[in-house]
Amino acid sequence: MLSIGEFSKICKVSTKTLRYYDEIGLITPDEINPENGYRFYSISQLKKMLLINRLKSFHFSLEEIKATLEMEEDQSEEKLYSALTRKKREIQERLNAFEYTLNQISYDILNLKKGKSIMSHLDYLEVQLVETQPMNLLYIRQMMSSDDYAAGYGKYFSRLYEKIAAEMLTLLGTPMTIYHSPEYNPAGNDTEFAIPIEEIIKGTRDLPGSLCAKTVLKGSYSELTSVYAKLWEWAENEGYELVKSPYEVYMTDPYQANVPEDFITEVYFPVKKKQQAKHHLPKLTSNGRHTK
Amino acid sequence: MLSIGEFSKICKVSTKTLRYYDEIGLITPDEINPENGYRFYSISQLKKMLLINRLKSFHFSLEEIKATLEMEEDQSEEKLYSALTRKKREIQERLNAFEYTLNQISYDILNLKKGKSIMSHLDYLEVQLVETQPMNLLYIRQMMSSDDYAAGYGKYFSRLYEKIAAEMLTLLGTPMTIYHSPEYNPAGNDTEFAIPIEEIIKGTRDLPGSLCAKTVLKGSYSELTSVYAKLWEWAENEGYELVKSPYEVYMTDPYQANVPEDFITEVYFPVKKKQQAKHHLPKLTSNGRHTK
DNA sequence: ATACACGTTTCCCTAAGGGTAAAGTCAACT
DNA sequence: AGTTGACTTTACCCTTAGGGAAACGTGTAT
Repeated sequence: MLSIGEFSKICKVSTKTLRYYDEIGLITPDEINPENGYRFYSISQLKKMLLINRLKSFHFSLEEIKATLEMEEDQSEEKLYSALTRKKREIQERLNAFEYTLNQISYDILNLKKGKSIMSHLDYLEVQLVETQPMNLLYIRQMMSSDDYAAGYGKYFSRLYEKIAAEMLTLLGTPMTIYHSPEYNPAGNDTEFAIPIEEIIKGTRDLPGSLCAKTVLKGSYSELTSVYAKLWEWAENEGYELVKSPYEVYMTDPYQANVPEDFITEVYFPVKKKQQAKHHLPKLTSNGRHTK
Repeated sequence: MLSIGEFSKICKVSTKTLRYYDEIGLITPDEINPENGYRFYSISQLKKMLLINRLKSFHFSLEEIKATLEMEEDQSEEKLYSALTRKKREIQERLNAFEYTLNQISYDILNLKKGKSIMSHLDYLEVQLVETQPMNLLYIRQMMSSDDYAAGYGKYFSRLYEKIAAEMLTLLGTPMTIYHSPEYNPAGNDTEFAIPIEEIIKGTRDLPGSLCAKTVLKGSYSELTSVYAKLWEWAENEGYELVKSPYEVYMTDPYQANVPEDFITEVYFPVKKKQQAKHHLPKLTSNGRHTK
């Protein structure tokens, strides 16, 4: 039998880690001396520990490793095989995400070299005041976490398109997303995917026309938050107040223009004129809020 | 001014996060009502918050973001530029590491498909008992954390080679590493980089010959821990005891054979015959340890 | 006036251990 | 037999970037 120090040395794992693994039940010493609590590992546990190390180097979580190794002998091969294939896909995705990030960073570095400030695209956005026409929307309303927006867009819009095709409905515009959540919540936001059509049927609703602040964004969706900031700033300066839920209209189909630089998105924010005069100095009101 | 909820909605950041950022001083609200503690953010803080979001998407830690943004206006551009370039390199490295991991996983998956168990390479390792000759070593002894082994090998061996070249010493073998730490410690291990030479000068020492268990590893260094496990197992079975520090001899120069499959490494572990008979049943000794 | 949306603080939780302390054990050397 | 030094044990606090919930105070619309 091997003491914890010996075992640690052979496997290149700290004793601290071994005690932790014992605690979570990932690998428990073959024997524990009942008198002094000393841990003793058997030679045959070396192999298991080395496998754990290997899976750890593949970015498995300890939880996953435990689940993978806890099987009976006969199932363990298959289990391991499927776990490895799954993890491989996962790593591939993370790799892709890193590549995307690298592109973004390079883009920003390039802009900085040219002397443009990093958030300068914000300054180029223009806001107009428009009066929108009422529309009839075929919609799906859903709680969406920000992680699965990418997947969600595809899923829900194609579901809507399918229905339009199946029931021979009349398309009247490009797809749009309406954001109903009053506050941002990473766990999920109340989101409506919609497409304007002619027929008033079950599953459609009316989007009333209204006065809106509108901005057109050309480029990657990752800049969308900037647009909202810009709209808000504009409203504040011009003495408007934002009412109801904003929405985005996707003028270009992501499947059609597949380079993000060509995406065109219109952002609408329903507004109304504020009561207060607009340019007096900030001062505290009775409720302790500033007004400008 | 914007309430925390409004600010949260515009920037797509949860109120929880905003309070946390306030706490760590990353972005503190422009005003806090002294009566009720309500936070109010100014429109101009939107831009800062969006920049923070962007840097976060580049995998900057909040600490790094804070450091980058804390500068005065005039320095901030340069600071940002250098931070971005640094982070880009970092991401590139992580990307490379992922690619390497992908290769490893694919290799294991392939083996599993062929019906080989994932740790089967362990079974193919052969251990011999050899008597080594004493050597005279030019050495550097250093605490090394496992992270910088890769960099350290290059650094210390080239330092040794430089000395050999500068002082016209006589090479007598390939480079080797001796592990002195009795226990594995991720923070750093007592490691000796050495090259056998003829001349006995300052900076050399004697490595006495001894009885050693020896295994030859063909392949990537990542399998080295397996070799140690194997050696230990062998010693246990054959009734030997491991004494003193093990060492590795790199038969192939990593610069020479640049595909890891071709690396050849010899691992030596000084041993001596145990006193006890070797095959009696395990039983508790007075100190509570098992002996086999 | 009341309901309800919004705000506040405080405490506990995450994954995978690292660091340190206080105390108990073991083997070896006087 | 005592001491030293190496080894082991448990226990407690720390790390990132917040999420969740509780308990409570506040703002606003009906």
